[in-house]
Amino acid sequence: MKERMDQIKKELHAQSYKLTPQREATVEVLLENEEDHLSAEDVYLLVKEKAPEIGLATVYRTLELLNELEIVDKINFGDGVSRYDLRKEGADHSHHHLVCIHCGSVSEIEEDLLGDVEKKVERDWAFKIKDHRLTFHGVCVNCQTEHEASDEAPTLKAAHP
Amino acid sequence: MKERMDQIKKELHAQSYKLTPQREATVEVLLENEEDHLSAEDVYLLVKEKAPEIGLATVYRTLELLNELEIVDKINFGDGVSRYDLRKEGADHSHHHLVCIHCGSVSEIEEDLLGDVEKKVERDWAFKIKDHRLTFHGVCVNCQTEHEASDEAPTLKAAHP
DNA sequence: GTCCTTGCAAAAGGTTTGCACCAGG
DNA sequence: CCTGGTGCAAACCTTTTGCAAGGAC
Repeated sequence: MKERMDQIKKELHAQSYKLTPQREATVEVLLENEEDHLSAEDVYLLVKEKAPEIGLATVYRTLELLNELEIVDKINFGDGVSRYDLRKEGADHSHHHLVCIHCGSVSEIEEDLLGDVEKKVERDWAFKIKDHRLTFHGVCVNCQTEHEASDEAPTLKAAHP
Repeated sequence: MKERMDQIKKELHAQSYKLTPQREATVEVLLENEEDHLSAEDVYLLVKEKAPEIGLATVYRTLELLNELEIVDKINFGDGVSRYDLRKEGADHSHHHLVCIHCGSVSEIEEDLLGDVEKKVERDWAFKIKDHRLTFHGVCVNCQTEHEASDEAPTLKAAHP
């Protein structure tokens, strides 16, 4: 985790940005909640615990910066908020997601499943792919067994009714 | 196009919804701009030409209704607005998209490229897939040749700066 | 009459921006 | 100093909602 922070610090410096305390706290939160697909507001609340004086706007500005540097991916599951997902070390593309339509939980697929598909698209559609977004909507293991389950602890804050 | 409208009318009636003039005008607009990934505002402006008295709220309500009935897919390319994409006749899933990061154009892939991938996900992650969202971000044919091209006529209204 | 649907306006989020201020080279 | 970064509040935009009125059966 420490190494990751150093690496991010370098990437910032390489573009002549500073790793200010606010930015550091934000990155820490992202590192500590790597699996959680936090919204800007979520990040803000968590960062406030480390740096109570931080403003929401700074969090937005930091997340946007990290997104531009391709350190995080801004993703959208159609529930009205943007979520920010730290890229895996060295990954050159966004990973995939499984969104449960019952409990709202989101899990990740780190394995790249699109190698062949991307080759085909580049060949047949003459499109130069830089990145992708792949999300499956369906029913997670838990909700498949507990057929009526909707009282899970969802990773996603609130599935809109 | 006429048949499609009748089919949609039936689907509405099947759920005891009416095809009011406002709803019909909205569906017409979607049919006439099937390739265009319109936002609610876009749809509103176009519908106003046919039915000037319509309100924006009605357009939103109609689009939401059509989305629930799986007649349109609500999609999001990360530019801050939802776009509405008519499903192909009989399709049981959302089709794929190619978004050009230069000119903002969006084109569609109707062929389902995810058959094998979905099998693998259902098997290895025990996730019951109901639908998917797949979008590639990259450079379209036009922008690959005209290297500096950004003055294309974009299908997507405005790529946020 | 009853229920569905609509238009308008207001409200409700989420996100961005303007501006004064602060800190480090 | 000068610049980049920050906090606060206001502004902005998209989307949703409350409510009275209109229409079909």
